[in-house]
Order: sequence, then structure tokens, then C-alpha cells
Amino acid sequence: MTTLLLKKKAIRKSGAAPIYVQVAEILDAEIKLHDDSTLSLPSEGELSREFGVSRVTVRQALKQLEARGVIYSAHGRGYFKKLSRMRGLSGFHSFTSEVRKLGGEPGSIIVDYADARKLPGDFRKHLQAGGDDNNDFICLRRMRTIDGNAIAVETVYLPKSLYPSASRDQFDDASLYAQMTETWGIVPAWTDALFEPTAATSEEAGLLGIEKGAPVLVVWRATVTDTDQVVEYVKSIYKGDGFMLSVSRYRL
Amino acid sequence: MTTLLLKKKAIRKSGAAPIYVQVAEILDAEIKLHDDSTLSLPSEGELSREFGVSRVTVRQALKQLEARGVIYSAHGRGYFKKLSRMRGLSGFHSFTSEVRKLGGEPGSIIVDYADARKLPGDFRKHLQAGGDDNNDFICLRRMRTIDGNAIAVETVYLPKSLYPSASRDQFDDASLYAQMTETWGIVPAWTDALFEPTAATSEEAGLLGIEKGAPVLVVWRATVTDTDQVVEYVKSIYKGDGFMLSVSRYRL
DNA sequence: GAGTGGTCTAGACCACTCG
DNA sequence: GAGTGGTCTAGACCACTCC
Repeated sequence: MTTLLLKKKAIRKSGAAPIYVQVAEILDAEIKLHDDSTLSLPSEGELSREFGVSRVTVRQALKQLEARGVIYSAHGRGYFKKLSRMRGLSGFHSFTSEVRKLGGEPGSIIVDYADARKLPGDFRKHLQAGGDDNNDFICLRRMRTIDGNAIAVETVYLPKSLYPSASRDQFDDASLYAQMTETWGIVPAWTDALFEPTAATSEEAGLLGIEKGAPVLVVWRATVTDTDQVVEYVKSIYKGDGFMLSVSRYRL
Repeated sequence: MTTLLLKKKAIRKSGAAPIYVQVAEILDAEIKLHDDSTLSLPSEGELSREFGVSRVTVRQALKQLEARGVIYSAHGRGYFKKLSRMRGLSGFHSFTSEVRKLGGEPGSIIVDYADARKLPGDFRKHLQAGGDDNNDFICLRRMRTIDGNAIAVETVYLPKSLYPSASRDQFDDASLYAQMTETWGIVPAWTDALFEPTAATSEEAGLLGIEKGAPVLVVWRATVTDTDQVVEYVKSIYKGDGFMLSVSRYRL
């Protein structure tokens, strides 16, 4: 059991982000550097003194990390690094970075890029999107590959109002999530998903290089910010038999 | 827009549960009574006065409800009831109560009940369970039905040490989750899941009343408490084509 | 400007773990 | 008993919304 050493990074008191966010980010970054599975954090009191902030504020940072699943607390013992049980693609985060983390080479091929006035009926039905929602969408359709093998077809509807002056080449090979935050300052916070096991249609089979009727997983998703603004509607079709999607640390 | 009225339920100051938990539960219960989709809550200050507790404590309760997805906060405006976008079975909470909420009649048939010394290999492989984990399990296999129609087969491994003197008839028709908390005081907090779209084997097909090779969804799950104790390992096989599983409010 | 949530503080007491 | 996290308080100031 090793203990996290603090680099005494400065907290900007009257700066941009709230103090507890700064503290959380510093700790998060340092924790991730340790491969060590048995890592303990300094106590609340110690952190409070080190950073020169109140214990309540330190606690707020720690609770945020706990909610994210980065650490856990043990009454009377301390805070410890949490190890994640699952591996595999979640389909919820950045495809690009998830695949890289698993040691594969992610690929993305734009199959279609167009404007759309309305969300298709099946999207509205499954994702309970109101018709009076944001009108005008960008519709992006991409093939997803790992090491050159097709594993999914993804159709994304982006409310146009949130993505000013977006163009096709911006989505070429990059991660959509990275784009969202870097270019447009949109931070995805929650997602709602619907999983439907079904048989591949001939079109899907063609794209994924499988036989018609082979098992696939259709995932419908709506992603929202902390203020409940929908940033994307997604329909993904994943190849079955051997491929797995993971949902880790789902709060019950 | 209606506002939540308070019934001035008494808070037991030095009683069992922490005050913020009591406040959260009172509010949660009252919120759920309102079908009203546009429901606003009393302000933090008002709740603080009503309940006779500090604003920080009220806030802790509200934040807990926000994390659960029951309400959301709007800076400078107040707290509001959150409407859930998704419908459908999540497979993560109580099957019994979820189906009832959807207006169906849930059924459960025990197919098998036995002791097991070890977790099967495929469970260990998919759920990354260490071999030196809790040994000795109860293995429970149940058919899940809605209005008499089979929709899933579920195999659960329960670490025996956590469920003293458990017997087959306890699981007969009841919700396992309700049992966990009521009988053994076990509170599930997080779950990790793996989704695998695949084709039904002949055994699965027989149980679910579908054809061999028809699409099904295999879900592997490990459920843990807040202190990271595994309370169950589950393998569920869901019938495909038309049936959907939902994962709502997943924190990204 | 009044009211709301967002953040922060200093200090207190309790419950749990470990030596 | 010393150290840890868990809960709670009273009071303060800021940022945002709405009138």
C-alpha cells in the first residue's frame, strides 16, 4: 500500500474554476499516474492543510471523485484508489480513446453527412424526444472499425444550434466527444440508452460484412449535459457474436 | 407549474438514519406522488426552516436526489422534478417492480437452486472475478416472464457468506433486491455490465420459446455495495427482436 | 432588488478502525 | 487513545434569474 504524494500544485483561489473542482482534478490526475492498485490518499485533514482550504471543500472534491468511481472511502480508514473491474468498449465514451486504451487501432469512415430538418420517427419514438425540440440537425453516419475490421455503424443527429459552422471534415477521423468540448465547449454528462438485440437487415449485414439475420445489437442513445440539454441522438448497430459492450460503474 | 407542499413530517434528530437521508426520503416520496411533470420544490432556505435543519444539510439531501436523477437544479431559479426520458426494462433494478411500473405482471419461475463451490469459468472470465474471492455460492436460476410470456433466463451466483440461512422458497416469487435489503441488510450501489449480442443456443431457445439461432442478448453483471463488496454475479439471457433493455442516466 | 442556488469557512461532535 | 471519515451547524459572499 503506497500513499499518494502531493505535488503541491497551486490552487487559484479567485481564479476560474471552483476550488473543489481544482482539487478534484489535481487528485484525479495524480491518481491516474499510479498503476499501483493499492493506493491510499492523504486524509481529509491533511489535504485540507496541504491545499490551504477547508475540510468541507476537500470533502466536496473527494465525494466528486467517489461519484465518478475513481476512489472509494472506508470509514475510519481513509480513501483508496478504486480499480475498475470491467474491460471492453462501453459505446458511451469516446470510441477513439476507448479502442486505443484496449490496444487496438480505431478507424472511422464517414458514410454520410447531411442536414436534416427533423429527427426520424424511430429516434423520436425510442428516445422520447419531443417534436418541439431543437429543429435542424446535422446527420452524421460513420462506420467504426478496429484494426480495419468493421464493428459498428453509427448514426448521429446533432442539434445544429449547438454546433455553429460545423463542417464534414471536422468529423473525419476525430473523436466526436473531443470535438464537442474542445471546439464547442459542450460537456456531455449523462446518457440514456436503449439496447435491442435483433437480427441484421441486409443493409446492415452488408456494411458490417456479416450475413443477413446474424445477431446484432442496436443501441439508441440520447446524451445530455448537466443542464439537461441534449447534445446528440445516436443509433449504433454493433456486430454480434464475440463482440461485447460494457457498462461500468452504473449507479443503482 | 405547481409547487410541492410539505406535510411537515417529523425528523428524528437523534434517531436512526442521518437527517439528510430522512429529508431526501421524505422529498422523494412526495415528489413521486405528483404526476405533474412541471413540479418545483420549495427553496433551500424554505426547506431548511420547515425541517428545522441547516441549509447545508438540506442541500446534501437535494444533491443526493439530483444524483439519483429525481430532480435537477437551476441556478437562480430553483429545484424541479425531473422527468425520465426512457421507458423499458433496465435489467439493473428489481425486475418485479420495474415490470409493475410498466403495467405488466411480472412472473418468476425457479428453474434451479443449488450450492456451488466455485464460480463457473465464463463468469470469472467476463466479470474479472478473482479466484480467491468469496468461495461457496448459492446458484439460482430463474425464468422471468411478463404477463406469462418468457422474456429472460437469469442465473445468479450469491456469495453464501452474505446470505446466512437462505432457502429456496425465499426467492420463490419475490424480488431478489428487496430480499437483499430487507432480510440481509445488503444495499446494492453499483453494477458493472457486459452486453453481448449473440444467437440463441438450442437450450436457451427452448426455455425462451424461440428458434435456435434467433438473436438474444446476453448480459453479464456484477453488483457491488458502496464498499465494493460483490453481492451477486448474474448472467441474463434476454429474448431479442422487439424486447428492449434500457440504461438510464448513465454518468459519463 | 429580491430571491434563488453555488461555493466556502471554522468549528463541533459522532462512529469507525487500528494498534 | 489517536486518527480517520460521517454528519451537522451558523454564517458569509457570489452568480444567476426574474421582476
